Amino acid sequence: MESSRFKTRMSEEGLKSTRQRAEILEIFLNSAGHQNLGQIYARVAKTDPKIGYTTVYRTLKLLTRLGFAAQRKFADGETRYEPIPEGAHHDHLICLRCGKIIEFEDDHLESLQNRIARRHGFDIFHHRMELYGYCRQCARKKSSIRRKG
Amino acid sequence: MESSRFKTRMSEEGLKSTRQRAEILEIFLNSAGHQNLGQIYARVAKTDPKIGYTTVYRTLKLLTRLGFAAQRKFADGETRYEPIPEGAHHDHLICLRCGKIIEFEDDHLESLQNRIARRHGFDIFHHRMELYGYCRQCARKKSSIRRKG
DNA sequence: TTTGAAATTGAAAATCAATTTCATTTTAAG
DNA sequence: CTTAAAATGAAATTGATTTTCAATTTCAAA
Ligand SMILES: [Mn+2]
Ligand SMILES: [Mn+2]
Ligand SMILES: [Zn+2]
Ligand SMILES: [Zn+2]
Repeated sequence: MESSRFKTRMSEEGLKSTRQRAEILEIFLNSAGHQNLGQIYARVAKTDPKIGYTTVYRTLKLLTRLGFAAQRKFADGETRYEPIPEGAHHDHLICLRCGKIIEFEDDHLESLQNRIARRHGFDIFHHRMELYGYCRQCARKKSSIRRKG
Repeated sequence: MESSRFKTRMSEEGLKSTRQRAEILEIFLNSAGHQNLGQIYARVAKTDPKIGYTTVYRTLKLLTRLGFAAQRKFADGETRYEPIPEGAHHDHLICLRCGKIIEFEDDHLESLQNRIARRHGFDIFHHRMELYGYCRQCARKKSSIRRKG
């Protein structure tokens, strides 16, 4: 379970396990990804209204540092968080009309990135790759609007 | 010249040409890319201390809207601007140690992005692709440090 | 268990870049 | 020219993020 891995990592770092951290992790892992702090806090507050916004903020920051969460800042400027399964990685397709966020992994893309980096003498640690456009549904609506008007 | 293209675009949009806008564009185009507002303002103020920070802010926003500039927000969170030659596009390699920013273009990457998008039914308008790691010089330093200690 | 140093919490305050306000000045069409 | 609309610049506001600090909780050691 993630919660025990979290406890282990915390004690490794000399951090303490608290009811608040456990609840926040629990709620975070059982929610959809790509939520902003306000949305995460709202869920937490619904379960335990005593937990402060600041604690949610600090816990998400901690989860990010320990690799349980990823902070994302897409082009709309909002800061979102999503749970990250151990060692996993993915990139994003983002719909500019309805806001839908699709995740993808592509080995060719990863190796092409490494090739590009090597060509420039870079040693790559991580990357960010986001594709912005219209999702299938929105592209369909858009073109039907064009046909009519 | 870019400045006449700028005037044309401004009048097309019902905007007025001003000394301030002309000076800011001139300075912006003749500086290195990837500068933040403070840096751009500092240069502008050196030439004409009467021009306000707000005007530089608004002009960069305008240049971005009209396609003369691109606003970039890399992972360090700073907002930077760079001049964009008409219709051009490039992506970035960013050194996590010295901050160096290298630009690259790669047709395979562009077409692979389109293939990935199509696979998910997306119609892509633009994208963001940043590779983070150590540049040649910094990677070299890092490994020599490792050898010694 | 008890103890107590260190860590955590949460409300409030501070920070700080981005944006807006508004009185004044400038532009450019007629 | 005249004049309405746009632009300017200093100051104020906004809003998300981060820090502060007094009170509370955790947990290792006694
Ligand atoms: Mn994701
Ligand atoms: Mn660039
Ligand atoms: Zn959509
Ligand atoms: Zn470097």
